[in-house]
Amino acid sequence: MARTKPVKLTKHELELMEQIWQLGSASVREVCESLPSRKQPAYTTVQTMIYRLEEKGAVRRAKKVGNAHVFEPTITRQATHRSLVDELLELLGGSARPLMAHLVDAGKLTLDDVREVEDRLKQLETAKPSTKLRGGPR
Amino acid sequence: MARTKPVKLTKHELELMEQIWQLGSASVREVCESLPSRKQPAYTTVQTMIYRLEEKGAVRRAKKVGNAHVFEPTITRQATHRSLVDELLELLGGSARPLMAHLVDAGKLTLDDVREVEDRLKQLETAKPSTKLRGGPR
DNA sequence: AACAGCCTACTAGTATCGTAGTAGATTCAA
DNA sequence: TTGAATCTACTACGATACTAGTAGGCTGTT
Repeated sequence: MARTKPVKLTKHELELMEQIWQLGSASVREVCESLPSRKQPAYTTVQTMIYRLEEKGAVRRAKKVGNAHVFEPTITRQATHRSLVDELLELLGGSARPLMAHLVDAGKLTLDDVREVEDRLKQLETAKPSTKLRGGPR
Repeated sequence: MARTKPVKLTKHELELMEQIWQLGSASVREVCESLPSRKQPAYTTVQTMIYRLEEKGAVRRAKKVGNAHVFEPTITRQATHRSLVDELLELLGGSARPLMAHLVDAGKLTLDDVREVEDRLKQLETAKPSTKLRGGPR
């Protein structure tokens, strides 16, 4: 499988990507305007960051409207979020348990959440006991 | 409550902290030598990073042995890991569900893990329904 | 056609990070 | 006491990130 090395994004870059994912595709101006006004940097700042996203291979120029470029994502939110999780997991020592514990302590996990996950896991394990083949310990 | 603003550490700094936590307290040399040999940078590199950890308020000089400073953590692994989790959660939109989903997809969560968490949650909710007071939504 | 406005491409300053070297102080063993 | 080893404190450099400014090209309206 063509496992493309995950693009490494910063917090701010991620925020821009979030907008672009939301919009499907967007010009610099559109991204600018979609940002919550508290964190709305100068137009050219956003421009620079989008250019960098382009260099990193996170977006590409899809077309032009007028003389403005319209950018579209070349990476999915899914994959990006997933590699964030993977990275954190690595930092925490590779095990999900402490992570879960933190979530619980932070009050971020409800019983409902957990039951949902449990159901999902049960499904996976019965339907497809080969779960280990995907993304198991590396 | 004296909620100290969480210290922001980089990946490498975190690795050093991990060693210092492990050792309880340590000199530059000790940290150096505790690092897995693959990622053992120059002594002065480690020194510089520890100085930076000091500036950031993550460690302090506890005592001297010979003419060498011995550093000790001023932040706990717990709190540090927790703020990492909080940060990720924020990046993912604040909800733990997608995070859990990723863990499941990555095969990082077993049914046992989940059941453990579930038990823990049940305990919390019955014993102390005021969970929301601690670390709820911000 | 001419101008205002928008957009691009480039440049740049400041901060942080990873990396490491050097000079000089300290210490310890012979 | 003196020399080697060790350690500190300082300096430095390249990369990346965040921020934004400027010059000049395109465009759409009058």
